[in-house]
Amino acid sequence: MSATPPRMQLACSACNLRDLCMPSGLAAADMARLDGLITSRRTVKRRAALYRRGDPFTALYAVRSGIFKSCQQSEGGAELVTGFHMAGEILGMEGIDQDLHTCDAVALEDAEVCVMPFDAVCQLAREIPGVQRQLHRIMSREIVRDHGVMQLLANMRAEERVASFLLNLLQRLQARGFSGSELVLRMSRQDIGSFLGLTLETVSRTLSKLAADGLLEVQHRHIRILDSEARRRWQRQLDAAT
Amino acid sequence: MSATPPRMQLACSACNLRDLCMPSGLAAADMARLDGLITSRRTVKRRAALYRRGDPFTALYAVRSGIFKSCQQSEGGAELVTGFHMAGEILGMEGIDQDLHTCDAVALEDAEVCVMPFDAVCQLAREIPGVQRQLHRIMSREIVRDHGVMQLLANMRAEERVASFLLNLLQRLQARGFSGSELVLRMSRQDIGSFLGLTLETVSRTLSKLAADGLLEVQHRHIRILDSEARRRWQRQLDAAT
DNA sequence: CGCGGTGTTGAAAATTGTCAATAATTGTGG
DNA sequence: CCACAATTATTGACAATTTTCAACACCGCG
Repeated sequence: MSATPPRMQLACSACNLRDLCMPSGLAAADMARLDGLITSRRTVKRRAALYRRGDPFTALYAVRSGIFKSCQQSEGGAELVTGFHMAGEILGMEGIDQDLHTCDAVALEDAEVCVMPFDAVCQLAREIPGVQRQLHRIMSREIVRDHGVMQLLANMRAEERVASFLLNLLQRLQARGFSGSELVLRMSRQDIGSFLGLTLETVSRTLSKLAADGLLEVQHRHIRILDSEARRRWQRQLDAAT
Repeated sequence: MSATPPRMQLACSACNLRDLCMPSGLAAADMARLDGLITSRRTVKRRAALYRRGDPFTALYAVRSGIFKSCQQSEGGAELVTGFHMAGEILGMEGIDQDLHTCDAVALEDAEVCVMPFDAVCQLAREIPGVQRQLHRIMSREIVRDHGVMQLLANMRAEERVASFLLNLLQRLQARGFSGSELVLRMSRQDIGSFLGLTLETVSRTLSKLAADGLLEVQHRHIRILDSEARRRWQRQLDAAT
């Protein structure tokens, strides 16, 4: 028998991700009322899907650990990765419109999510303006993020895309307490290429070139940024593009 | 003195766009309660902005007439068009997250919008589940639309992009009672190119090629689809991509 | 220790962008 | 209503970037 009852472990107010996740920005009293929202967690094994295109939409999911990719199939069997999602980020909002998920969410490593039944989310949003506001913010932020990806796909060359991608990952990892200059990619070159609108060969070549230029150290999936000057230059580029 | 008081003219329940716009899917009683939401309309002259990046976010806007583009500036002064918006579509959702608009909304022809003060929208959403649901749907649909654009930018070649773009416009025009095979482009080649991640020259060349292949008739900004077989083929492509 | 998946690299081909010249159209003011 | 200026669009030649196809290397794991 554990010291805390199982339900306590699901409380948002006690979660170390609370400032990055659903309850971010909520007053203490509102946050307490969120604690009833999450009634279950779900573990997802590497390469398994949290949901697939066509699955009925019933809940939003908050990533608790692990990384996911969202991807759509296109006609030729080619897959488009529309995003990568790490701890504290919310998945599943594309499903609200049609009550069906329109893409797959696949774990890139063993992962766990908090299940937020959407009916309960809506109920809370009606009762607690702070929750309503936060839900709107999360959806709006997803729209803004997508616009950033469009900017990347429409206007940047391969090298800029890869650099922006790496800096974006580093920034998000740093917000989660990891290094801001070093990371282990959890996704394949294929996945990166699909997300960036490039072939896997171009991604590989671009990483090699950045390494040859002395800006990165690349060892398989372990990346380290070496030149902080270049980093700042890229960062400006990324900021301007967002 | 007009037969109907001015306020009546702003009623969603009496609007011919109601099935495409905010009230779509609402029960009659709920729709009646929406009628108090819109307290003003705003006209926007061609080339003028409904809002600009950095403007405080206060309202969502429903396009009543005319066409808008949304666009972001990037570092080099280059502009990225993130979407085109026609009657019944909702603008401004990117502003919710930060309480600031993150892009410009510019009228491509003289236009009019219904102003939906966001506080009032939120209030209604708390009181009327149908309105809440519709608001969520509209935001979700924007996310799904953005994923479709990412698909286009990441995986399609110039000819496919242009064809998808034209078919998408035709589909939306048809839903509004216009021809499904003929249209007048309200945006420049530059705007189309920016949206599709192509140069204006490539857009122009691609239209010329499609015309030379006998699939389109292109006269300046007037386009007509000739080959319905090709149309169906493209349509499948577009559907698969979305 | 070999095998499958993953990543790297090269060379040639395809696509798109760039630069430049010209044409057509639209808007404006006389 | 016409003519001119400004904007917008078309087209060509060439260059740059990225993809494609192919060969090979590396890693982790049974």
